[in-house]
Amino acid sequence: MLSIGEQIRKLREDQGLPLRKVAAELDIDQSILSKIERGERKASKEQIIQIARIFDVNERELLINYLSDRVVYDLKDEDLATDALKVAERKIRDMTKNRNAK
Amino acid sequence: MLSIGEQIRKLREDQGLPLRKVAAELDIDQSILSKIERGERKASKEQIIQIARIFDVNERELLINYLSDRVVYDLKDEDLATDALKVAERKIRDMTKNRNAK
DNA sequence: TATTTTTGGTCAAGTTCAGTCCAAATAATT
DNA sequence: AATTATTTGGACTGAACTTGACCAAAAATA
Repeated sequence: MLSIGEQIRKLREDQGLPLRKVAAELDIDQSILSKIERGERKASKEQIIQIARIFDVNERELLINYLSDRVVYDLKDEDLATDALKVAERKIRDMTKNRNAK
Repeated sequence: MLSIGEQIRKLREDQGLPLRKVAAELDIDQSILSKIERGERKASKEQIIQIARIFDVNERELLINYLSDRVVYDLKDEDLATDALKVAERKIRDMTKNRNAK
């Protein structure tokens, strides 16, 4: 299971493209993309969507990897992470269930 | 299932304490505590721990509610939230498993 | 009505974050 | 080996967000 940064790097290298080219398409500096790939910076949701387009991969899957990475980042130092995630799942389930009723 | 803010408010009202008193113990302004209880501001982890102490409730449970609320807040507008949470769980599981090996 | 409690808004200081720019380091090519 | 292309690291900037104090208005209570 690759992190979102690793996945982006793999996509780019599989196409043999330099940072420069992809960064240009994203309209950001190449050093930023380098940092995103190495997990030193976070991408924006819009950038993830663009990346899915550029490499013609499933946007949904890329977004799931992206969002889950953010959650993991937020909880990575908490020993209660697993419990918190389970409760969060339940809360989200309840939320979407009552989305209209609310 | 109460949000962390609702839970704090319930604890405080069950003791019949005004915001003023509890806020003083937390060393913050009463209006801040009011906002925390209504979900308009976020508490810090340290404040949650103090609150557990003040009301003599299980710190672990309060923290889980607190952390899960934060996760929910981050994902509340995403339709992929549920999928992202499942993947996040797997990532966390893998992380803690390989905590030494990494 | 007077007092206490709660809420809402504004402001300032501190922090975080995305990004640029450029130089150094590394890798690839000739 | 020398040159060229690519990648990385760091300093800096400006914008956005966060945390809190403070105070006045509103609501609840006595």
